[in-house]
Amino acid sequence: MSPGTHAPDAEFSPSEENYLKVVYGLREWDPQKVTTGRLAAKLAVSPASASAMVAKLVSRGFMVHPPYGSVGLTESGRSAALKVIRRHRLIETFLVDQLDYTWDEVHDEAEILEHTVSERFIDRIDALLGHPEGDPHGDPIPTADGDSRLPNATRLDHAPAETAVVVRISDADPDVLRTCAAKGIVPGAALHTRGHGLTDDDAAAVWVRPTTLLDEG
Amino acid sequence: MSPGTHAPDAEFSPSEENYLKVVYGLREWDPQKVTTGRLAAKLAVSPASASAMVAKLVSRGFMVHPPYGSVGLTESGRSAALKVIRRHRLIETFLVDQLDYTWDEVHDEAEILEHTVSERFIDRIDALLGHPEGDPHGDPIPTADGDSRLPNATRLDHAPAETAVVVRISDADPDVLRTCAAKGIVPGAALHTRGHGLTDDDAAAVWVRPTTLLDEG
DNA sequence: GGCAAGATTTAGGCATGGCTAAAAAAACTG
DNA sequence: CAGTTTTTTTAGCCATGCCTAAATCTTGCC
Repeated sequence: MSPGTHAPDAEFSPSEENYLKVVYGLREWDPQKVTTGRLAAKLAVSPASASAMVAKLVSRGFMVHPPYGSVGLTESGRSAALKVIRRHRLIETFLVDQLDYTWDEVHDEAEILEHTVSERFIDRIDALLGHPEGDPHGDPIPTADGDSRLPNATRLDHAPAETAVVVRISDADPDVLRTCAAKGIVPGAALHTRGHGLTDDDAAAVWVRPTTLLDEG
Repeated sequence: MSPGTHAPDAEFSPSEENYLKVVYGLREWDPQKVTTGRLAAKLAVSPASASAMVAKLVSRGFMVHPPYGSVGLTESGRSAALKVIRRHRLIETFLVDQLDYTWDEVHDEAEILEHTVSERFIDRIDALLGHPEGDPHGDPIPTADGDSRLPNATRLDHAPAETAVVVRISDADPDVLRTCAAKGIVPGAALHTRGHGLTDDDAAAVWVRPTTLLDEG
């Protein structure tokens, strides 16, 4: 972005924040090795660009990257990523709760605002919403002090049979969001791991976690 | 800014929007010629940078710049500037009304968000606030279709004696904002043009408009 | 009219964050 | 273990938006 467009108290450029967020996300959602190539694909940049940015964040102490190994986050990198994710999820919750966005509309807006709002803004939103624990997609909102509140999510098509689970859907693809919604599969819904009526493709985009982890709080 | 940080539906970069906004603002607040040098001072950039950006916006049909004359806006430039100002003032109003910002805290945040929120966001905020006509600084909020709702503001120290006026204070300087607030001079307050108890310096930063123009609506 | 002051442009750079194409290095695989 | 494939880096380049320093041009005043 143009310098001066992101939050005044920002420690990272929007680009840097996206790399941190995506590394965190890939390690959460996906057991495969996080290569710079996969980062590049996820961020829609060239491998060379991803490689350069990872090198920069490694040199500043936020990432680790063993030669030909998986890109990872240091403690400070993880904490920075969680801050971005917290902003993203609070903003999404705010858009749905206060501004009547539908939950498939929030992603693009949050993707931008997560880099441009101040700490104060986020704190006020958090208070206004009553310190919510989850966002409209069923994802937990990290706390201000860096607790991830992370559940053990698994893909619906990989979950053990006949388990009671709670739905969580990646917010990246509005089409999947709508297909699922049409079948009553919405974030937070209870579900059994068989007989949900989704195609294999769609089921692969739906993630679930055991009901016991977050849903009695 | 980094590309990709501003609103997805944006026609202008944040920088470009700031130039448009400042040209509009200088022509509104200040009778002097708008030179690239004064633009540069206002935007805290070098004259060379301002000159280059003005040339770019002239070439794209949003500004006019007669040689050694005053920089001005074309119809489309004016309309673009009003959109930015509308976003700025709605965001400020939102921050004060909904997020409990004090009116001297809103400027920096609005200065960034005005370039990063979508049309949808602004429309929803506008509705949430009940389509307000003025912002917390006493400035009118342009309508979505480009009506400026502009009052005839004058500097307090230049206003005719003993006139009933309504206060309007530039949001650029928090110190002035606080000095004035301490004396009961806040945006929208009624005031007479004598006996207000401000120093000449502070009075020069306070602008007023006749009570009849906007305040019975 | 001449000249200083102000306004503007030119020239040459810098940083960020992208790009392509090609080289190099490591890791699988038969 | 040798070859193929994948991963990563290098080299050279582009655009934006900013910088300084040095012209150059116009205006306005005496």
